Amino acid sequence: MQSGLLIRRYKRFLADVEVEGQIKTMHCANTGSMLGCSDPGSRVWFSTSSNVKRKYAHSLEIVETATSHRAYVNTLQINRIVEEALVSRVIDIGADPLSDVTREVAIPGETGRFDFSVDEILIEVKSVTYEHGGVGYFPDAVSTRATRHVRALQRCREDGIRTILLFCASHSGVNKVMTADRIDPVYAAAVRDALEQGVEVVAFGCTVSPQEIAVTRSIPFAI
DNA sequence: TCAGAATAGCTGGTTAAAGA
DNA sequence: TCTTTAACCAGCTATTCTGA
Repeated sequence: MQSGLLIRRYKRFLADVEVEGQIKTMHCANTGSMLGCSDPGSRVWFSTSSNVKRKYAHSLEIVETATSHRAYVNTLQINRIVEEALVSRVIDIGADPLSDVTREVAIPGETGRFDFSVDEILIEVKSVTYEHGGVGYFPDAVSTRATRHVRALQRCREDGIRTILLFCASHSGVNKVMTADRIDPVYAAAVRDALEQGVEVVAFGCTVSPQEIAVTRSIPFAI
């Protein structure tokens, strides 16, 4: 990875980064608001793709926050990191260790997809990058889609399917995860309802550096 | 069977249209 | 006139489909 200084993030998918005196426009694979992770002047790290079909060869990967922590903001890669952790059992959900991990499984009876199915357990992964006081909050903006996912997990649970909402705190300063009630009270209420109906909610923390991004530990989740 | 093309999904800001 | 709702858009990846 190379590093630079974030000039601005705009149009949701794009970011301008100053690298050795030049401004490079790169893809930012994070459709969230990136609250606290998109401050102009922040030190960032980016990767370079060999895919010649891409309009922008570089992808924004890591942002150094105002609290000197690092947040991994490439949400497209988060699921890959989680998959590695599931396979290596760093994330141990009690599933059959020999079972296959299936990505992007259709939500039974409706449109949309869950991130993983492992041993008939449905898992939806949410990336947590907004940190305050050591607590990671999700979501960082009102998200009707995230709420829909939680409700879908709850419906599947009511149908007898084991379901897990998995928060992956891709921010080195996060030691605990909570729902952001003040940002999206509807989502927070949906998570509380889902918990009461038996949806499991777990959280995991990551090591974030330009050399390695990996799920390393279980951390508490609190309502 | 393989390669290439097409499509779905991700998310929230913006804009246009519809309804109160 | 104001509020709400729906459609569209952005770039990329994974999956599915089609044709050779």
